[in-house]
Amino acid sequence: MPKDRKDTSEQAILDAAEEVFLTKGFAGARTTEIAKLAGVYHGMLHYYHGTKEELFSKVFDKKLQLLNHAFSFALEQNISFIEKIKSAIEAHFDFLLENPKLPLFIINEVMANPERKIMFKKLFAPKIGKILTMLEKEMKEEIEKGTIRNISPADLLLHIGSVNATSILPHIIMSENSNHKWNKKELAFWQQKRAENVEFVLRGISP
Amino acid sequence: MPKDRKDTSEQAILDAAEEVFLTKGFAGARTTEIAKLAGVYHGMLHYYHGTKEELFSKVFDKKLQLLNHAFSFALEQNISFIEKIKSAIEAHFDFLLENPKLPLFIINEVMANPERKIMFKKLFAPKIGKILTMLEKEMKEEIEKGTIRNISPADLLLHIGSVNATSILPHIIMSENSNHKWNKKELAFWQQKRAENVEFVLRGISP
DNA sequence: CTTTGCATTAGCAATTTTGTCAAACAAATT
DNA sequence: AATTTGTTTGACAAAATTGCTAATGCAAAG
Repeated sequence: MPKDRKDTSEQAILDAAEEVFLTKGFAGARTTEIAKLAGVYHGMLHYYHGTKEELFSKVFDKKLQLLNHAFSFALEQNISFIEKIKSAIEAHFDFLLENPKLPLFIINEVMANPERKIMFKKLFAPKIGKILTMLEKEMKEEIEKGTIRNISPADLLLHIGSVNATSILPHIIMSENSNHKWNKKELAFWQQKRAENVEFVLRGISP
Repeated sequence: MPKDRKDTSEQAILDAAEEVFLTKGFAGARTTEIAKLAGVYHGMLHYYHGTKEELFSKVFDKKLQLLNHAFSFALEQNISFIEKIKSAIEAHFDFLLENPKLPLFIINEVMANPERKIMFKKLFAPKIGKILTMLEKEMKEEIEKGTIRNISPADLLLHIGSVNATSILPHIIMSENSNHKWNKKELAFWQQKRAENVEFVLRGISP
């Protein structure tokens, strides 16, 4: 069995599909472009991965899993609430920096396709529910103690997500080359942004 | 000249195009769907508006103008800085509630098309530049006075935009019917959200 | 060294989507 | 009423995109 040949083609197509789908979305992606990027004849694409829809699903499911795991916050350490929030913000920020295209990709594709919307709900509704009830309890105590102001867990979570996601957005939108690794100077810039976001959110929930 | 016939068809197509392009984007939109929604034979679409690309441009340009005008903040009233920020947040929030699909639409289409990216930059870079230098001066004073903490105008603006845009996002993503007017209960909900956002941002920049 | 099984090639078929056009039509003007 | 002007119809052409397949190649197993 010529195993390595298959591996390289099948995987190359998957990698190319990920690249193209994440930047252009399902509707904007062309299977020919994916094949070309993978360096294979476009027949191979269907041979290994069936229809465009099926290929897309493989990419989408993978990204949904990634997002799902990323949601397993480091909120279970034995540190103060404020410290927990801080580390959650930082972890989330770092995740976004590693996966800058993910949020828009998921949002767009979920909005575009009712089935995926259902899928998305099923996967995240319970997860978010759990996090919220967990936070609910803990935040009630903190509010009584006076360490934070009166704010709902949902609002807090949304604020964190929004501030982090949007601070990276301008650079995704405006950058020419889609996949480049940050150099030292840029990393320092992002460190600063991250610190600012922590600062902003913590003050935002201060009593 | 049979003016009313033309007016209704030409405009109906434009309206339908707006609806479809804003929900599905350029790549996901179908000219046949637009024509159908407008209630005309699809030949009419090309007769009045040329190619799909040209029709799209009409919609896109209109929305860009809308966004541009919305950027003319109410930051020139003779009130305290904090009050200005508050009213800016509220105005921005209200604008988003009126045009919930606009941000994602612009972001996606600007990212997808290099020419539109250039167009976008040209239109907004100077505008934002002006706002920033204006804020720069004013905020410096406020920071010295001790009414707000040390934060850059760019960060503040981004925070406002992010918190507002993202608080509406979940409802856009999850809603089934795309264009519905808010009922009384929902309006109260949004009022609350808006107040929370004001609270969050103002505390976030507090000294 | 032949067979077997999968991978690859290259072209073609099917479908979808966009764009065009000539003919029919309707209203206003002369 | 005839002409003019612009609109609508309905079909069709062209292009783009996806999906299929028969022939070919290649490497491992028997």
